[in-house]
Amino acid sequence: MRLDGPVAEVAPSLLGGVLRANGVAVRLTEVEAYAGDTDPGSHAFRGRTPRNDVMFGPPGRAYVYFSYGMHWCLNVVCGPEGLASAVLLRAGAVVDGHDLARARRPGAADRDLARGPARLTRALAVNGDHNGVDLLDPSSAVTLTGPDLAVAGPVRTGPRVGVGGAGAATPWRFWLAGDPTVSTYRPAAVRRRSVPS
DNA sequence: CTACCGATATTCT
DNA sequence: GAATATCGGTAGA
Repeated sequence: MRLDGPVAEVAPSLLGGVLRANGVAVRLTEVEAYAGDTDPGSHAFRGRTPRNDVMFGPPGRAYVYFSYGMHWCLNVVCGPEGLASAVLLRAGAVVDGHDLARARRPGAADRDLARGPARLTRALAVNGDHNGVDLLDPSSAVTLTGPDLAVAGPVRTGPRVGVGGAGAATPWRFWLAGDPTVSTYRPAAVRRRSVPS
């Protein structure tokens, strides 16, 4: 597996790969690419902060961040080191540890267990403690292994979820065509203003 | 199935 | 104060 190339090429190459953590494994079906230097949608675009620090480190590390005050999202840092690019792991199909995953996601249908970035981290029990771990080290708590077979299936691309502005024009969301575990598209939401006083 | 909305950390203005 | 790489519950078609 190669993570040091252009992020737009690395991202689709991860589809079909297997992510394993805490007794559950998923086959990746949906990812998004974020380039740190040129991409307004990237957390790293405006520079280094305590939150995005690991994005500036070596490739193969996990970048885990807390979103909307409630959810964890997991990224794979891509190289070369210093570019601060990453691939957001958006969805997958559970291939091992179904009972554990179901216990962590009460009431969810099997295909919904890891259908969405925050659902995926919940099914795998990934949180901020895993920020910065080396996904390529088999002894890590979270590991990522490349697709075993050459091709997992046809790949489709489209706009990224929740990214507005100039970044919306870049079709850097990649998923396996027809896979039922790909998350439903939610356009960048118009949200109601904060509580009126 | 779609549409709306609340919860709320981190960062930017 | 406002925006954001979201989700689950609820309401309605």
